[in-house]
Amino acid sequence: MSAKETKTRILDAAERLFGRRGFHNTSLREITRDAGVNIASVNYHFGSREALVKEVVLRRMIPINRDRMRLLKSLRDADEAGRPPSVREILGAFLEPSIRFISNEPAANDFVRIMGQGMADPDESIRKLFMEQVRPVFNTMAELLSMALPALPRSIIHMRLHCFIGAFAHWMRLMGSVSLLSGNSMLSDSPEEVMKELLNFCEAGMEAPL
Amino acid sequence: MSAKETKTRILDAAERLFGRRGFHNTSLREITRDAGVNIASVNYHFGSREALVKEVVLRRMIPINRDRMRLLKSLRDADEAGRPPSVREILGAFLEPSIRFISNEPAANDFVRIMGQGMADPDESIRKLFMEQVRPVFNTMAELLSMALPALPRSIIHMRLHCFIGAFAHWMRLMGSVSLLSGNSMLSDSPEEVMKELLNFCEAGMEAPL
DNA sequence: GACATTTTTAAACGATTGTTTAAAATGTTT
DNA sequence: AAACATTTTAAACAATCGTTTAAAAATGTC
Repeated sequence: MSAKETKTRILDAAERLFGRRGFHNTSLREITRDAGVNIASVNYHFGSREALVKEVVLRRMIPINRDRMRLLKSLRDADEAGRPPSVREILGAFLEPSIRFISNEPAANDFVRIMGQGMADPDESIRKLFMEQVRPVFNTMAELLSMALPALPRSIIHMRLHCFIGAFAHWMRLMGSVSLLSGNSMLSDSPEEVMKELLNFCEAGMEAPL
Repeated sequence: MSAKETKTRILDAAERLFGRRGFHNTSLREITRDAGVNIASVNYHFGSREALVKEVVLRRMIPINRDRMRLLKSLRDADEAGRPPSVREILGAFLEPSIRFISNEPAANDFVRIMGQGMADPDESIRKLFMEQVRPVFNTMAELLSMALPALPRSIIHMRLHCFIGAFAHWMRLMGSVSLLSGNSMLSDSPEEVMKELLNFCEAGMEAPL
């Protein structure tokens, strides 16, 4: 078995278990058993458990956030060319790469839950890992939203962006798992439908009067 | 030291540590050291660690949810008397008891973070603990919102309520801690201001066109 | 003040955690 | 084919976990 294949199998098993049981409830022994590799492989290939967590997260987050930044930058370019971005376009630039990931990647459900948990994790090192990835996206969105909604002070924009992030993270947690609140499965709705509804809600919320 | 005082000291220390380090990153040894009691006291007074977790949560959640239900029932009574509730009143009935708790209770910050984490916890037993408490509130809110927004199908109401819950939980997590995204402390805003802004956002989101 | 009950205490329990070790196996290069 | 480098393996490491025990201390009751 090649070194790359071993690493991938560990990453896949870790992603699956982290998504279902959480970061703190998953041991290296479970991961390596699931991956069919020796337990020492983790420290050999990744250095430590913490480094494995980091790589599980970054493997998905980096491409997703790169796509988000690309979309946001194209909105900024369009603005400089005289077409100011709409609130819906700005929020959509955040959502769309996640939805595309969910539709394309077979193991998306597991990482989607990881995404939903990451920013809510009580462990600061984990929260930081996610926040540092999202920060540039967050700031660019705030900047564009300020242009789309010049009447709103920056502090309000920030607060409302947090509402958006919170709603998004909550949906990420719900997707693929049965909702305990309503009893209905949320899986019945396609990612695109969920995104549309999330956009309807948050677009109106963003544009709410003061 | 009386039995009741020992239990309270354990509960207080557990609440403080659970809120700051999370449920899974806090050991009974940390809790009992912080509380100044022997480690065996936990199993003596509570039976198990899990039972302690449950009591930490329920001690606060039960009175808060009772207040929520009271407010919601009074809205329903007003409706039957011919004064249909507004979206803002319904959402406010959920938020107000939390805000009142934050303003009155000195150790509120810790439990507020617990509240924000609870429904996002990867451990199903913990998530269930929170969900079972919130479920009747959630259902009553959905029912009232259906009356306030007769044009919206029930499924959309559910989805938008989840947006609201997500935004709320995210704010609970943020309050009292420095935001890693914007760098600004969110503590500068009073709970009342935060609630007003959360209401502005979610009221508009709830009433958004289809 | 003596007895009975409740509570606290220190110590040990077995289980599990992430990590390390040194040898065996595999792969690569000369 | 021999020498070297990489990877895998089983076993052991020390540390920590929640829980239990049995005796000591504290408290309450008659």
